Amino acid sequence: MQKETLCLGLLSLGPRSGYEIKQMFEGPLSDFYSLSFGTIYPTLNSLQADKYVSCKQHSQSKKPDKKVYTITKKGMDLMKDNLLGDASSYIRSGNFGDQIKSEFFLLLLFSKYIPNETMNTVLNERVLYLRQKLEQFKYDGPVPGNLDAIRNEKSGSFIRGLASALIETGLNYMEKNRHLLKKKIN
Amino acid sequence: MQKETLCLGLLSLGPRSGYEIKQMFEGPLSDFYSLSFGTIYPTLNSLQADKYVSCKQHSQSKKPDKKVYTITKKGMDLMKDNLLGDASSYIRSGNFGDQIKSEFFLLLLFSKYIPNETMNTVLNERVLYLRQKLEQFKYDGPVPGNLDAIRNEKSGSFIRGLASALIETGLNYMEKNRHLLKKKIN
DNA sequence: ATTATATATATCATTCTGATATATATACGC
DNA sequence: GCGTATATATATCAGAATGATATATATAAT
Repeated sequence: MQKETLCLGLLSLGPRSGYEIKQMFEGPLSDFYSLSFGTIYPTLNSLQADKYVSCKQHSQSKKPDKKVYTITKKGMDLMKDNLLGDASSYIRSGNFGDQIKSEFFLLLLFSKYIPNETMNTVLNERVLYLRQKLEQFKYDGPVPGNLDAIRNEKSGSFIRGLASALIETGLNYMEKNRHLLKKKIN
Repeated sequence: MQKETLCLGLLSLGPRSGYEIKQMFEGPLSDFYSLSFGTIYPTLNSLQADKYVSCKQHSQSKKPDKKVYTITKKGMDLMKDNLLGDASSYIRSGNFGDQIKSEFFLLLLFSKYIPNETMNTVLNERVLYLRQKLEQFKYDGPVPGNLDAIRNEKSGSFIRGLASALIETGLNYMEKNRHLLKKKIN
């Protein structure tokens, strides 16, 4: 999916600044996709130049102006076209190649070169990390404004349920099978 | 984890060419990490220049020479040092931020802009794709030489079990909850 | 008083990917 | 037999994306 489609999609949930879009990528969305400032700001500028979004500058005393972008009709049309094209291309190719770079799995793969004690602590930390993630996905209380938009999407509950189920499975598996990684001491 | 550590780690499982390392990244390893030719070949050259690996050229009539790299003692030491450093840094920071870019989840998030029929086909394709992945992870028969090394790692069975469990959970969740994504027709 | 964190945009060197170039062998359909 | 596709094998590079840094200020914490 192009960065343009993604930014338009997030703006379709409500007007936002580049900074706020970055905040969305740092919330729960970070577990599925992320873009950096260096991609977000130029993308918004080019979308604005092509009239896919409009921009209103909110001057804030002594801080840089906050540029709030709103998706236009033209932008909504492009977004929907692109989403349909992306969906069709996945259907055609059958290739859902999600791009994953997990250093944790690499540590597991090479765990025989890492002392038992160190690996044990790594696994403990990973369990804590996943428990925290799980809490975040299950948490149902109020969230900051930027994250609320994703939360309120109908698809959001499907996605959060899926993420929770996956994390729970991972935690259970790790607790039950972590002894398999232990090396005998020579 | 640095690309050098990763390449050394793979070479620690047995001597290999750059092409064969790429093949490993296209097998089951692709679900956890991947590197492109543009990264692998320069990395191998620099590792060789610094004597972390040695290289034997196998001339093949009319094909480019196959350059088979073997990790040296110096390379093994560097790899172990780096792995320990990586593990320690994860322990210190508690940050296991796996980098994920999943276009499938983006399609889910924006599914309200995609026709029910299209989305239905996307989900069907995803189910087929995951069933295939599951089969690959559960398959216990013979595999090509390059992939055998990872397969035979003791940590391999832990990782394959975890991957299988996660995919099964995903499949079950999708079958049971996909109706939640359906939009009412106006 | 100082340090750290948050808001807010912008830019850029470095890194990485995805595509292409080069060269050949083999398998497949027609 | 002939074109096409795929596999082996390395190398390079344009274009894309990241991660860091610059700029400027307010606020909270130590």
